[in-house]
Amino acid sequence: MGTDISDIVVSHETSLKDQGNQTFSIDTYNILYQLLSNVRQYDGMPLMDSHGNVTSHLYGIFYRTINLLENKIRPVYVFDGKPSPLKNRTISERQLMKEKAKVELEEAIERGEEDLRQYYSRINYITPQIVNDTKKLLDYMGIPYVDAPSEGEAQASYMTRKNVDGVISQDYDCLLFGARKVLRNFAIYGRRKVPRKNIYKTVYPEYIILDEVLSANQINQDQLIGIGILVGTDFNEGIKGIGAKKALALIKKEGDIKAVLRRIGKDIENLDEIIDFFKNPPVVDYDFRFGKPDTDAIEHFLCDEHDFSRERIRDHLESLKKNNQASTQFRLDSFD
DNA sequence: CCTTTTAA
DNA sequence: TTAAAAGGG
Repeated sequence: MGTDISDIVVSHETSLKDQGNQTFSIDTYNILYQLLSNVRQYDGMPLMDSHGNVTSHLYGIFYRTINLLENKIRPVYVFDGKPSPLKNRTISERQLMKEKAKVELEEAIERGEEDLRQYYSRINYITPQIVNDTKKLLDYMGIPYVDAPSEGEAQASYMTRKNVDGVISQDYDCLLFGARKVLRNFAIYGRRKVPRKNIYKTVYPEYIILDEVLSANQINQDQLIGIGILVGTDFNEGIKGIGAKKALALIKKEGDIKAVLRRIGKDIENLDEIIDFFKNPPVVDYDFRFGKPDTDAIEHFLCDEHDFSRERIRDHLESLKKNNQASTQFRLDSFD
């Protein structure tokens, strides 16, 4: 997923607290996939209410949002819109992976394997209902969100040029879309599963400043986009055998991606369109505002409709009320 | 993933 | 008091 340019990215360890008093746009689909694949029971099934609706995402969004607010971070959730046709290959590839995972799951069940989490976790669908539930919860919590015309990452990145301080996302693509600052690993509990294995390692929240990445590597934004494309993005496959470091060296030597491709005698389909998509993606201007949380509505939605524990939710509603106050205040301060 | 409970 | 395990919906 995304583009792997981690080897040339300069990142700084941080904490939620250190990033307080800022507003961040959130690549919501990125978070939703994370939640759907990780918030699971021991047998691998997601959390579900008594009607069989998946609730893992509601659980995650509720608690994570409150964590952010408690650390004085103001989140603005950004949802994906219509994917670009450039992404078709990636989308069908992911579909294929899920079909494969389904078959492997069936086989594991037949073998009588107990821990099915690694199989289930690869079969996640963000359904319209999941999106609508998430938006409903955010509305009740008084947290703003925006529907991107196309890529959520692009919209969230664009917002860092306007009225937010950074993007919360795991994907480096945000840097190609020009995000001034990217925040990764913004989970409170830095436990991350090593892919395919049942091992957890600790990861720490980190931030990346685009200008620093550019100056440290002595490149410009166009060259960074070129490096991303050489390595591979959601919109193209990338050149086999070229990782971030090799791409960086080539781009610096040849000047730009077209010269690099001429030199190595390779071609990238739709190159001009892809470059243009990173530089001028479809985005909208959006004035967000924080509202007062409707605690009754949250309680009804989570507890009555989706079987959350009333006691636990009530405990956290107090914190939400208190900490969203600060966000509401921020709006008054900055616009009046 | 995040919180709560339990074991150390 | 802290870390690991279990539970959550």
